[in-house]
Amino acid sequence: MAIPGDRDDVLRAGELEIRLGEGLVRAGGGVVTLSVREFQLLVALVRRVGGILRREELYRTVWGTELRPGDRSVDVYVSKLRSKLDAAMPGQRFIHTHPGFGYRFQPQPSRNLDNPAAGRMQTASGERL
Amino acid sequence: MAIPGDRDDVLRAGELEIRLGEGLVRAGGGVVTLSVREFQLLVALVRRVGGILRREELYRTVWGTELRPGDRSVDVYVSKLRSKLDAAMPGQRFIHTHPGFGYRFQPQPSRNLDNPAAGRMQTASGERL
DNA sequence: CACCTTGTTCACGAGTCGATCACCGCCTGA
DNA sequence: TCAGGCGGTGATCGACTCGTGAACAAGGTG
Repeated sequence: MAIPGDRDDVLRAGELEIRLGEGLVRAGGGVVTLSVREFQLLVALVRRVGGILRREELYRTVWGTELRPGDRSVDVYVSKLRSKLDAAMPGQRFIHTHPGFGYRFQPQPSRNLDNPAAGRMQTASGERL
Repeated sequence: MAIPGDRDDVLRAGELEIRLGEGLVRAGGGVVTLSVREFQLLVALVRRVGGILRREELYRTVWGTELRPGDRSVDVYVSKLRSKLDAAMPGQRFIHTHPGFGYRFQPQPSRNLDNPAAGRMQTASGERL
């Protein structure tokens, strides 16, 4: 039973809803406006929730060519994505860096964000799998 | 969800009321006078409230033929529509542009302008206030 | 025919995107 | 503690996308 409008191609991850056909991302009631590249990158990441993707792989998937040494495009777009996702859902962390390996997408169950006593939210150096 | 007395050929979105049979649009007490194309375009957009429609899709729906490369008709009519809607309801934003993807119709919920701490409201990244 | 409305196309300016560079901070190992 | 590798991100710039006023054509009306 197909819902009118063949847009069953919807990815969900945490409170994120990604409509592949439309290029639309909703997050907790709001709409996140992404550029084409940002959207493609997000999709590539979400399709492997929980898994680590190497930059070469991401680049090949999104850009369609081989990543050349020294090309920081992936990093830059990950940064942009993070920025927009954080604007939409402050405090939530979606994209995790694995130094030397790549990136991993994983929505976190909302943690205690407002805990002034434990003020050190520096880096997630404590965050290991 | 047809309320008795309501013909289901009436679309509503926010404070807009679109009577399909009559080609009539009411907004906030007044009547918005649209040309045929403008009306069809509005209907096409409203029928997918919250979703992004690509230009090709809009053109196919409204014009009935395939959009040719370089044809800016959709943009022009979106502009005209915006202009008339804004004249009818100043400040309200209905049609949102998603660069690289298309247009999205969504009436703004209400005007809680300055409430940055409101967590996850409509204030996602791209959504202007 | 003169006039008005509508739809189409053109053209220009403004704004956005994408690729790249540059600089900075963190981490690690010696 | 210092140096080097790695990653985050602001800045820049060319190319492209959009917004929109205006010109033009077609059709309707008196």
